[in-house]
Amino acid sequence: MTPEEALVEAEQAVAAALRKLGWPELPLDRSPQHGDLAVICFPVAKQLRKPPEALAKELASALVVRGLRANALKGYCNVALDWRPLAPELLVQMATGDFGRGAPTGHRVLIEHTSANATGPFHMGRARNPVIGDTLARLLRYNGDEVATEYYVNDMGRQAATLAYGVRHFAPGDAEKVDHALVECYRQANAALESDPAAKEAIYALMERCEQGDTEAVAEVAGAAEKMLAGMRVSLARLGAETGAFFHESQLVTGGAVGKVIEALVESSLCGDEEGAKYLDLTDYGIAGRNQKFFFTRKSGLSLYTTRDVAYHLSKFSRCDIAINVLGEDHKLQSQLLALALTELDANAPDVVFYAFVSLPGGKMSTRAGRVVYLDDMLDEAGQRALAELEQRRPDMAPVQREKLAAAIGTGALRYNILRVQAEKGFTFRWHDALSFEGDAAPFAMYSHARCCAILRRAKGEPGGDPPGDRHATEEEFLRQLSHWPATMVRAAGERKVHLLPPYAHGLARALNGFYRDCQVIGAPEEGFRLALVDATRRVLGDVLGLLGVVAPEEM
RNA sequence: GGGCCCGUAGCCUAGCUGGAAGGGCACCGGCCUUCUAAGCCGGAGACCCCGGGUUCGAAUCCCGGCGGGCCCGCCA
Repeated sequence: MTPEEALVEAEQAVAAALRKLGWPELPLDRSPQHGDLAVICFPVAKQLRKPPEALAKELASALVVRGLRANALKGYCNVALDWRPLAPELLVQMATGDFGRGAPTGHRVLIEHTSANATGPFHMGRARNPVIGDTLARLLRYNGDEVATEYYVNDMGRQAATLAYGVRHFAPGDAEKVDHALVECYRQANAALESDPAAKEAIYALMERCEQGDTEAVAEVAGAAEKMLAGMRVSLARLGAETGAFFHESQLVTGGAVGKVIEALVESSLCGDEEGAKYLDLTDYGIAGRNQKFFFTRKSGLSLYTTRDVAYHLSKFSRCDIAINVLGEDHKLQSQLLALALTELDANAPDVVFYAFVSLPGGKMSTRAGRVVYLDDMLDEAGQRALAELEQRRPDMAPVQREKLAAAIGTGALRYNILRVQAEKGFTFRWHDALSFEGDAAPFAMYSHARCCAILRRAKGEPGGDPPGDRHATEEEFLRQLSHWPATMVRAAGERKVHLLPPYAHGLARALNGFYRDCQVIGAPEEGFRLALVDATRRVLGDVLGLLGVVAPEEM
């Protein structure tokens, strides 16, 4: 019997007991504070003219008679499963390595994430995107979906043209990494754009040539973007969050896809015209005030960013069943309009995971004001602090191994800290919090994984064997935690809430550490059983860390 | 001005399809002669932004405020 089946059985027993008592049905809490199931006795108190506490007690007695472990507490009747008969099957399942992993769903999912404009190195504000996107991709893949990831490269439009102009006319900075060097070109071009009319004209001319599909202009702009992107990709690779494919905006224009979108949209009954500029009239779609006109061409007839985005999504849906975009909250309106336009073309609309911005204690991050924390610097700093820790704790470790581990710990800590906060909640970046290596942080889960490995490495016996008759209380809590993994994963994947993962890792690591304290494994009479428990934890913890994009080390 | 999101201990954060306020940092006290102390145990700390409403019951749902973020271009 599985824990789920045992729970269903317990629920049936509760229902039977209620019938026998002559009470109406009562609400249940399936993730209660105590035990595995709680019956909430408040609703019938008035009807039965008894305080909830007394009702809970009465019900508990009735359940105990039926052979369940039930306890009345403050108007709740808590029921705990007997994990003894459940443990062997659960451990066998977990030993297969597929515990929690979903069966293939047959869904082709395309996740677009990051897609940062190639204007400079990633800063911490932008870093939220690849981390969430990458973990979402790993999670859905684990869930059984067929997942591809894509980075939409913006090589059309003003910013891209500005960079190209900068690369052509200004000298890069002397930073070693190409994106950090090239951002200097972009800064100067931006300044020129504001102060020098000739520069402005050149940049806009370049942009327009691109939009017309001029291959030479496109090549120049795309080439500049590509150079910048090379540096940015190094950062993503370091983060362990590089996308599978890069889709260039320019190919939508040169390949004719945008033209087709414009033709189709013009046919819409909602299409309006303002001095030659075409728009969709969205008055009836509940869009607020001024945004009711969704322009898809300029009066010159050329496309706009949003038009190209429509074309991009049409392309996406020719390759997938479900498209998911990871976007900053500043794209909310834009995304809504895109969805409406796609609906107007009888196409699917993407699902979107929005995340709020990361700010600094002084306010927003601003490249121009020089108030930024670069991802690369953050990664360096995190790695260095981890290395300092390791040098102190593990002087015995080979330096090469130490450095590799330190980098993994630094990156892991960063990813974990980003992931543990709900996407839609903004947060303020603080070095101290971001580099925390204690408590609810990646190193704790990593360390717990390493502990499992250490025990398994040192043990002479094999995992397995019958569970002992008496189970330590912490062992039970441990089994309970372990058994919740599949449901946690399914919920996180279904609701696309990656922030549900870190608390699970933390809870499991805590359960392991409690067990570690109370239960000697090696040399104990129940060694085989306990080794199986430890091995199962090693696997599950390893899986969760894998989804978070955090290395699960064998020693630490 | 309008739209969307957020508001939980000194700080960060979970819980938000209503049911017992979780965790972490920082703070105080204890634990390295047994499998790694990035750990464990104990303590203290919360008008769940404010005001109403619905309900046996509201951090959670509804209405109205306040505070913060984001957005409102024939830019991207």
